[in-house]
Amino acid sequence: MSQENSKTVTEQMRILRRGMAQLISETELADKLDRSLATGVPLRIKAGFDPTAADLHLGHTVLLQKMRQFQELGHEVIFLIGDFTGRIGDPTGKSATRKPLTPEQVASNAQTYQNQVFHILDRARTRVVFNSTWMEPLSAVDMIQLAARHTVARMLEREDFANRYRQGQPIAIHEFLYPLVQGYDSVVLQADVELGGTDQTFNLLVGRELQRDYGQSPQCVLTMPILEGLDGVNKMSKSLGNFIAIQDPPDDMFGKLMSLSDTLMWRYYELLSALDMAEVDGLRAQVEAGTFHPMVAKQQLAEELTGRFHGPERARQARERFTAVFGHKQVPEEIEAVTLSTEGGAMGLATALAQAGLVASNSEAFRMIQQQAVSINGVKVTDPRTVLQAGTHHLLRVGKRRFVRLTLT
RNA sequence: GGAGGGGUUCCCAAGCGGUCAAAGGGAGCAGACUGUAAAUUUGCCGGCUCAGCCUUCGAAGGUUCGAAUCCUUCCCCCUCCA
Repeated sequence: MSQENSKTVTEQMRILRRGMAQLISETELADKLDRSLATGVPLRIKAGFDPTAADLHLGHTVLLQKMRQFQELGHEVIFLIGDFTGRIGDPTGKSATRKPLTPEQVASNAQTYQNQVFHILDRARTRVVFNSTWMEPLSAVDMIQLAARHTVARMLEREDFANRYRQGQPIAIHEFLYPLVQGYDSVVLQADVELGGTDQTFNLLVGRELQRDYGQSPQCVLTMPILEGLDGVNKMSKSLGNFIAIQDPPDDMFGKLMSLSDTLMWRYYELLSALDMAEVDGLRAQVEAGTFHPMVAKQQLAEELTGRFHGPERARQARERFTAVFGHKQVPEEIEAVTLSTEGGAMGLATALAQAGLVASNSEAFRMIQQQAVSINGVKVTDPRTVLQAGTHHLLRVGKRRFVRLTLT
């Protein structure tokens, strides 16, 4: 192989199997790796991204991490931006037809994507492609010929199609084209392996069948589990609010990672950490034996992942600030400053809390005060009717983590 | 086209003329305990000028001293039949 550290097939398989949900099939992949090792030709690893959302969160990086592992083993990673498919709208996991994006949205999201993924992927070893490149030139006749290679019955094997069909929900014809186009991408790219989330299994398998139809050896399909969000139960998603965004500031990212449960921490280690699995297992054994504090293990994870997106220095600082604030009960260094103008020279505390954005409403402010959750300059407030005078400064705190420096004018 | 069952505060789900801002569970938030973990426990969980007031129970009308609860029309969802 072209890379310096040619690992054995067994060793490669060990690394690639880490954290995965399913591999179709083990023997095929071993054969491909074997051949690659013998010929020195790296495998082509394909992973497609639908540019429907611009902001990535850690859930998305599970796949990127796997791609990175392939890269480190010397294989060629193809980062496919589904700008053409994005205009179709993937029905996966949706109970209703998804709205197609405009070309402008797709282009802008694709750009934002690229800015984020190279925190993980090695830019020099990544080939970025857009499937519109080969899909746009296809004629209507070509498209029909592609469609002729699959049957409705096989399409309906897909779980969400089957469900929707059974429940009488509409399935637009173009939605059938999505898996076909995704599969055709594999044909064009001559992919050896395609990666995806478990929700992509069907689409990935269509690629195998199409490749066979076109006389290619079918790609291996490796699926990764869907990462649980901060709550430890639901999948990480923006709409559930249980996510850690790649673009979260270091302190936020570190703090959110520290709020993971101890159980979930090992999941994150497995799916996201760059540490070798043997090291992770060692760490875990120490924690379970009681010789290593789980909090420290979590801090290491938080620092590693924060560092991945913000650099080691800023991650280290985030860890220090975290320890200062929550370990030593200090007030954070950087607190948002808010200036509010009073009407008539004074403002009720509840109103001030609401307007400063510390609580959602005046009513909530009242509740918080009654529950001893509010402090001014470090002193707990007990009177809900406390009034603040204009021309004064206060350090307001609600709960453990919400701070604001308030100036009244 | 026919028959039946539903739409309640973020989600699930009670209520079926006054005691309903509306039971219970979940989620969430806060206090205690902690490691911003888990578990436990306590409280909150529509809004406001907050011991009082205002607006909510698919929508609009109506009956009544009084409606989430009764009537009318409309909209939407589900099941079965054609």
